[in-house]
Amino acid sequence: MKMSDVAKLANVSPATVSRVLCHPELVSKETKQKVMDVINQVNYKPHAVARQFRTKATKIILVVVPDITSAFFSEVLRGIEHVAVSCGYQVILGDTENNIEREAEYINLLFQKQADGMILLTARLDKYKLEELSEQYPLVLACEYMDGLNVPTVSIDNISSARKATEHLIQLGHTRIAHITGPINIVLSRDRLRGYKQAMISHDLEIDSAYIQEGDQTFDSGYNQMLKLLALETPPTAVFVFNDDMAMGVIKAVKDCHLNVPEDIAVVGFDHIKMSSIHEPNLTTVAQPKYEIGKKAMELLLKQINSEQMLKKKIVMKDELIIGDSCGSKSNALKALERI
Amino acid sequence: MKMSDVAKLANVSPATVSRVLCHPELVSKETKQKVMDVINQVNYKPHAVARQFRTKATKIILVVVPDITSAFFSEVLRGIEHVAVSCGYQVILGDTENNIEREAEYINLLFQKQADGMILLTARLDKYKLEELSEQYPLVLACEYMDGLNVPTVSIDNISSARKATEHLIQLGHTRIAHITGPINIVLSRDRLRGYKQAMISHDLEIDSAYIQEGDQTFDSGYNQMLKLLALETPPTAVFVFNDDMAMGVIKAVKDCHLNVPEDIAVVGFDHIKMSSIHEPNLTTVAQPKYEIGKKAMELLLKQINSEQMLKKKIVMKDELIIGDSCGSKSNALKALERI
DNA sequence: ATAGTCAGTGTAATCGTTTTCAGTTATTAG
DNA sequence: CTAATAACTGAAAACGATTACACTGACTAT
Repeated sequence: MKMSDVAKLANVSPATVSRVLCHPELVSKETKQKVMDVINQVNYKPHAVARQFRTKATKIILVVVPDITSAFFSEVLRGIEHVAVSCGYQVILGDTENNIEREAEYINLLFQKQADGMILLTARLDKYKLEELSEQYPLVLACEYMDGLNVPTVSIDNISSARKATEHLIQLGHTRIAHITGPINIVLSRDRLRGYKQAMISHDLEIDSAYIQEGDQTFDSGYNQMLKLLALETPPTAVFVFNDDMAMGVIKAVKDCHLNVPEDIAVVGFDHIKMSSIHEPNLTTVAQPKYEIGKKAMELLLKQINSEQMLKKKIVMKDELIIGDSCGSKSNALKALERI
Repeated sequence: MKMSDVAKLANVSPATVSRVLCHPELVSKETKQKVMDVINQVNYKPHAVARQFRTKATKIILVVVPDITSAFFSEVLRGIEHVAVSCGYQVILGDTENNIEREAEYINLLFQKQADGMILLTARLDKYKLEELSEQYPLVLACEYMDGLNVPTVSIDNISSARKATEHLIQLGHTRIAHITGPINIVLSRDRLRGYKQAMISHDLEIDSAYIQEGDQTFDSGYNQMLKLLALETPPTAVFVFNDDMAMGVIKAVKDCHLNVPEDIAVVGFDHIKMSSIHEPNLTTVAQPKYEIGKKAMELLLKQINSEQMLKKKIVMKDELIIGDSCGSKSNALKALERI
């Protein structure tokens, strides 16, 4: 059943049927009624691909995620999807499973005009390529970002967030503060490391390179790196961890060494995933407005697709340090420091 | 840059260019080389929508999920996506956010030929409609299912899994076993309830209706319903819970009442999400092969799309009872029972 | 009365591929 | 040498919608 069939049944031209569906204000009331009756009667649905072909707009956007099973990204994704659907867009999911090559594969969909735009929740690609891409197609980077990259981006200020998190530990009296980073090849990890260092330096605390360990975002890596830190001659009394998953691994390691959080070791995480407030002890963590980041990213993308003016190309969302039970009090800190 | 442009540059007809890309075996080696050179030189990418339009196949499938942020579904989704991409398909994500109307909206994409097939991870729709749909379009139901529905389905045997889980508690010596169900309007909840009842009856245990409470899949509902159970004059000593999220809520409630898991209350969850083995205590839970369910569902869908013969329309995957620390031992059970 | 405007409709071109059909040349068999 | 076959290529139609343009008739302003 196609448009011309409907047209015949309604005794009008295909153009009129099309107008009824796309520009109803151009059609007389009676004709509209006549056409709609036929449409309902035969249950006609316009052929999406034919329409896309003719109009050169797919009403599809592509979202590239490094890991769809992550509690963090799935929340961002939901924000994107929600806005997308409410604006008549569909979302193609591109899970790279943390694989750089698959990132490039998905970008092909843009070249092939399969999607009207793309949101990247991961950016391991070449900076120059990304900028070039952004000139050709609507593109938004969210969560991850790149230094000095001229591409619309929405994220939090990771450096300052990390600084705040570290300073929270410093204010509790800790001086031996370690940091377990994310994979150091992603900017996010480097920035959080930078924030950590800034906080340490500005409070005249020594940065012991043994106190900086690189993880890979997983619970297990948090666990393993924490065991390393605890094996040091002078172990830290506090750890700032790249994300909540790893932070939970850290706490597990502490417990397995017959130590306690927060009494012996204070832990700060990052992301504020749902689990962080269910976990015992509740994580002290930096909350990212995940859903809002997704929403904002989609809105930014829509502006580009509709070639509207953008006021700002870099949106910095507000974060918030959520105080849980994983850091304890000042006296905890002091006692812990005295022990060794 | 379109195919005809490439054709001109290579001094061949558009048909030949098309053949180079789609049926290279039909083209002479030299021509192929000549065309490929031009394609690479001008970086030509075929227009996906035009191709879809012409071939009547979008190479897109639609996955409808009730909640993308759920640890369970996102894992299934990954299984689907993995197979899909490796077979050249893209996945449109349809998050219904547990909203029945949105389920129907997504189905429209099939009518509009936006996708070649659909996998439903939720099935709240009318049974008759689903069967009708399944006759018209490639369709697979996964995880959720329906009694006597003639639609290809992949899932575990929820009744027997629930029975096994309950029997585990019975074998530990528990007799006062409660069950916190999922939303009772979904079959999954009803089936797990049925399995629970079967186990109780076949071991001559009384089913106290006060011991059956309905939750809504969330951590909080687990928490709240458990508080209710604990407030009973004769509270249960063991609870079988609809899913892991809720089970963690249950454990939180137990702790907040100054009781212990598993010493005072044994808890069994369902799904074996990642958190369940990180949680303290580790959850005893029924593991669903999430990734494999997704994989299998996609394979089943592909068979339909390619109109291959299917041996079985109902695939039942193997589950496994994972023993954690949330149920304790026989002596725990007996002591707990004696207390009241 | 005439020209101009406007609402409503139809005709036909168009989007970029794929594929059928027919045609050409080269090769082989008889 | 002829006919049949094979290997390759090109011309043109087709997929189903949207829209520019042209047209008609009704109405308005002069």
